[in-house]
Amino acid sequence: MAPVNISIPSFGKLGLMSRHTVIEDPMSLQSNYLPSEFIDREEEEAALQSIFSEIDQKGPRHTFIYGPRGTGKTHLVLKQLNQLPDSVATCYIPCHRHDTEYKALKQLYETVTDDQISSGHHTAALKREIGKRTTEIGVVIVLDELDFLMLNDGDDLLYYLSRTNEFNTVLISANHDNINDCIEERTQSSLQPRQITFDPYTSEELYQILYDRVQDAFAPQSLQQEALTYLASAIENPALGFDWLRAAAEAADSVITESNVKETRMKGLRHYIDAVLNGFSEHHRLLFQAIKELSREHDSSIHTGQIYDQYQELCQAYEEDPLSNRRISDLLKYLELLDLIEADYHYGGKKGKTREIQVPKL
DNA sequence: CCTCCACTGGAACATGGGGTAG
DNA sequence: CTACCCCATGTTCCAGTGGAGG
Repeated sequence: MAPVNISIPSFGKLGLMSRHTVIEDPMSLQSNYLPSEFIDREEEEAALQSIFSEIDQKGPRHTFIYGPRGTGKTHLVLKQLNQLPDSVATCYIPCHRHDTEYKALKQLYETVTDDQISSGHHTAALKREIGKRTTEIGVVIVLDELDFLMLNDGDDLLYYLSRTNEFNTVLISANHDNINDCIEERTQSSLQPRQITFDPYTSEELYQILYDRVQDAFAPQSLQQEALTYLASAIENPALGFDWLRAAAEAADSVITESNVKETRMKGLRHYIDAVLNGFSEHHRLLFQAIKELSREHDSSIHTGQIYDQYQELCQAYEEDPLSNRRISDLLKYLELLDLIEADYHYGGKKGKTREIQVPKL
């Protein structure tokens, strides 16, 4: 990628060596940190604002947001949720952790009733209880990472939510640019969402995003401009950039240099992947490790069978009982939705029916 | 044209967590 | 306590896939 030329203030010359560490305020480098200003998202923000301003007026609103991972979808929606009046109840559901109708309904139930429940209830009973509490109150339900829900019984939930009048929904996906690809016709006809698309950031925008966070997080003059320029051109997802910056800061003496950044790529990546896989099972992690090891050994792409063999070896090493290959096939789908791997599906050919899998550069 | 590769992905089932009702 | 229901996670079984090589 060509070097980036941006006319924003640089960090100037290296500051005097100081004794304190580079990181002053680590909070603003957390990926869940909500900045007050967003870079180049004016249109999307205005579109969301206009939809949210109509809530409670003329029936329910449904919105579908598509954009690759790391384009600010979740952050912008959360910001808008915070600005809604208190009369509107909100429920944010990250579907990669709540990937069935029951789990999502449980979250919704706990939000509207302020009551914890365990498993074992009928979904119909939950819906009845939820319905009782939400008459005439507007509720905004955000289903983030919708694709994980759609792997299971998400359609039933969407159908239910679109059929009653109390629910406004915001559906967020990083993998389907058209929601009709993954919902049934009955749901299509009652949902009819408005769509907002988030485009990937350019390197210039990524630079600006990182720059803003660095201002809050790091001591003054503790980062060379070339280091940040390099970083911004090497990533697509700001979240990876934050983890990478943290790794670089830990490796630096008092000023982060370009070589600090280059040397800490693997460490930053590891932090990022750990965060993405946090909350998933040990088997998800072992499976991903198996794929990483194979992709290091083989230049060409790798296939499901090889991966399963490698996974079984890892299980033996860690004294875990391996899951069946049928199950692993499903877990692979999860890793794919998380954009940790890329898969090409082959339904025939010399190699038979399989998936060709690669680890993207990230 | 036929066969075969090496899985995919749907469906039924098992087990273990929990629930309510009588 | 018993009977019977639900959901989560995972296994077992198996039909189906479509291009390359014979």
